Amino acid sequence: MTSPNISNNSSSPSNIPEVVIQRLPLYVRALSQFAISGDNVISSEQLGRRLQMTPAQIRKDLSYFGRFGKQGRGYNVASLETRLRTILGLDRAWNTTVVGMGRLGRAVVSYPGFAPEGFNIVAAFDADDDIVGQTISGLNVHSISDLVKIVKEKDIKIGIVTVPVEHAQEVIDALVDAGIKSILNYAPLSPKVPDGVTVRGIDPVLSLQSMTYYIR
Amino acid sequence: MTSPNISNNSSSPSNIPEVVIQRLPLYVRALSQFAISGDNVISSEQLGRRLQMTPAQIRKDLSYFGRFGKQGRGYNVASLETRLRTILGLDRAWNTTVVGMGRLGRAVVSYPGFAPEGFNIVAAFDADDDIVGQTISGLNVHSISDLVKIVKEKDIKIGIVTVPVEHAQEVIDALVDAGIKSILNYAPLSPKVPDGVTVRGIDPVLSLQSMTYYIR
DNA sequence: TGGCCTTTGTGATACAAAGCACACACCGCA
DNA sequence: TGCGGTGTGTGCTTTGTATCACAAAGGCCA
Repeated sequence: MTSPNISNNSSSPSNIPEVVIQRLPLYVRALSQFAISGDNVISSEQLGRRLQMTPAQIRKDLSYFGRFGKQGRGYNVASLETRLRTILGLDRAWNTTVVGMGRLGRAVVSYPGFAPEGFNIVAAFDADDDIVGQTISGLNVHSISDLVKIVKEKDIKIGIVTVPVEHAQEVIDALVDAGIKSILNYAPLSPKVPDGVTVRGIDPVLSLQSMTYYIR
Repeated sequence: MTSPNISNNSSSPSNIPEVVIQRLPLYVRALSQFAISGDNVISSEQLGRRLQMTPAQIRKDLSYFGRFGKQGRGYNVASLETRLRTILGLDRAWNTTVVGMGRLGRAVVSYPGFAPEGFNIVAAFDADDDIVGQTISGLNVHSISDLVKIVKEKDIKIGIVTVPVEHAQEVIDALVDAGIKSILNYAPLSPKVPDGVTVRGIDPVLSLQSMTYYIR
């Protein structure tokens, strides 16, 4: 494993290092910012300054996927962004579901940052009968027993887990059984998933707990 | 940099790899779970199974800090947890502040997961005069112009940034100027911070964007 | 007490990622 | 059309991290 909270059990579609894949979205984001500020061409050095990394690393990373730049000039901002989006599968929208409609789940479904990036939350689930049936942020909350049916119906490929830690593994198992391939896990555990399923953890407490080491 | 969204500009208090420090909170968490289930002694193999990592890595990590186990037996759960907490600086509470009282900031201050781990949010800030003066989750919202004063007054060492991306760098600069040493950044950028300040980013969209690569 | 079983702690090794440095490509201009 | 300046792409080196594998330590029981 490369880093805590991150695991990729994918039977890797290639031999490209996972760290590299994780940096690509950073490049995409920076490129779209540069595009907005009207830059047409950019060098690895400028990108590196923006992202706090070395130009060499950026060039190396990109070279895994092809030759996108022009010597003596740099990269075309718009076309590099497009190429990277295609590589990452961001040239399309993804249906997503949130399981666990407690405080955290509500915050997630009402977070306005997912949809503009093509991650559409199209279903919500909860185990609690008092919550099932409610409409939250325009989503009808379903019972977890309907998970498989609705995931298939709506062609959902990404699951976001916001249930209490004691139910997280079983919910993740259910998502995997339903055919979900990518899971964003907010629960504080390192879940077991089969090969071919990718999990990323979001865990602010872990981040805080490792930073305190450096305060002195 | 080891992984996106993570940077440590600390003039390292030692030569212990950053990845190792990031795994220690995982061990602490697992140990406290084992303690709750009544286990007194645990082997690196059991810990590894729980955390989805190899026993050798756990032993290596721990060996950076001392000899905590007994051959043929394993580790004493309670005492290893205590030792690791001390190493990480988790044997005390930390005053923390949240800057940016929009939707996300409100979710953060009302999240019940920080206090039990010793991270007490003792102040909230916002730039908007309509929000300054309000009380949110029991916190009086201050103007950002009072940042330095209140950070000193309340001995705050950790800052959580939940402002819109276009103000994030300036807010982070202000936190650094105020003496903050650790920053948890929810804004989608890679901020610049001086040596001695640690930043961790929380960015669910980045996580999603790198997972889509593996869906096929 | 001695012998067997278990599991640690750690050098040595293998693997992975980052950075260097330069040949080569391309641009612009005279 | 040739030359100077710039910045890519990449083989090679360095640095960093994970894993292996085994000697030594401790527990337990006959």
